[in-house]
Amino acid sequence: MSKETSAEEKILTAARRIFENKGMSGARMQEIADEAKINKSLLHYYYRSKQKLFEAVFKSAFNTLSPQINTILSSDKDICEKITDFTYNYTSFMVKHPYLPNFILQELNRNPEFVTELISSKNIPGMKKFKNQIKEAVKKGKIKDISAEQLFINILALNIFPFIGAPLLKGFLETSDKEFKVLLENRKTEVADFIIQSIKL
Amino acid sequence: MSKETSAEEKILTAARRIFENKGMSGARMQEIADEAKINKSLLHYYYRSKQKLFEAVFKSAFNTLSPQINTILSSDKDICEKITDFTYNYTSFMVKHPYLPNFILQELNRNPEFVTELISSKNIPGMKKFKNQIKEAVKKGKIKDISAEQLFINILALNIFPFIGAPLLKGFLETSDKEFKVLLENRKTEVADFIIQSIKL
DNA sequence: ACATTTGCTGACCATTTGGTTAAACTGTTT
DNA sequence: AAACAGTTTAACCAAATGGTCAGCAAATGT
Repeated sequence: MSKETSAEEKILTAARRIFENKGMSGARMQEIADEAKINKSLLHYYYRSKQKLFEAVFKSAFNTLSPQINTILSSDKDICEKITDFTYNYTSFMVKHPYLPNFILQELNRNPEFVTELISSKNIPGMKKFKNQIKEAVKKGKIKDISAEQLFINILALNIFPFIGAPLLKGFLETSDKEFKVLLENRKTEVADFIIQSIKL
Repeated sequence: MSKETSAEEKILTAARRIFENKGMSGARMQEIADEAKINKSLLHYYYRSKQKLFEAVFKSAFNTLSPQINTILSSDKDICEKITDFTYNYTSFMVKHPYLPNFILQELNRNPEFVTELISSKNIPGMKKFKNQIKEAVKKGKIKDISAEQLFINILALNIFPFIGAPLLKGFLETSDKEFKVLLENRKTEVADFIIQSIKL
């Protein structure tokens, strides 16, 4: 915002804002330029094309989301503590960036090959460790028998969906934005309880 | 597909297909015309504009999804049976229409006022009945104390998210399309178990 | 058989949009 | 102060895109 921020940075910030709520095809280069308060040509000066600019934004967004998900797979914490922590941290973070999950999943659905590209380039930990952790916990009788995959899906679903489905949920629940925020606030702890309740013996 | 299907119908089918995986702004009228194998002008003959055509597709899609969600709110079944049925029916249906949830939520996020419009026009049952059902069940000691809103969010999250998040999940889980389909198949019953496990005393 | 409505198409148009280019401006080096 | 490199802008451009329109074709009515 200040005069000090470089043009390149201003562009990225503006592009983030526009792409995140209009998507790749809905965004206009002119609109991004206006948002950044610079000339449209400057966009092409720093990023050669719309596609390139978009990729910069997308990768940056994905690299914000994916480390959080990775903590589930790679942290050494106890499974229950892991769930509690993730739920709290993820929801806290997403309340501040509510468009992020929608943006990422949207473009991922439109362009599924992105995933393989991004996941193979970044060091995604893989399921092995998490699978072992669940298998161990089941064997030791700490939790009920559940597949690591399904548990993983459930954890993500319960945490991510409220942000993607917000407009739908607000409609069906007949809640105002404020009331919905309260619901989200409560989920920071309730979701973990819900999951743990379901897997503990 | 056959010669018998009217042009109007062919257009709607083609538009559905294109809009569902490119979104409003990503779809091209020419592309829809090609898909329907008719002249582009005919699109404007039956539907005056891209916007109108899109709205026809969107409403049709929303009217496919919303009755399913309504069953949670309005059916008279026992809460557990309701969850079991919904989980099975919804997932079965979505496996055949995997783009639907993503399409609807995408456009709803871009255009949140759609919800109020659609929900007020259609007879959405409202939360009252469901809230009472939960309150009753809690009082009778059938289930643990949980807010109807949170339970509702959780049910939708666990059922809808796997379809919206499919590319992301496939990436992290390192599963092929086939393996992922198996996971979805298992969810038809496992999700209900998961939820019920979590709310029962 | 003729007229009239209805369905359908090719050619065309105005605007939008991503992208280019040459020139101007700014700060730094010589 | 002149030369130079990096940054920014206005003016343009070609292609794409949503939309129109006059007319053809095929039913439908009389």
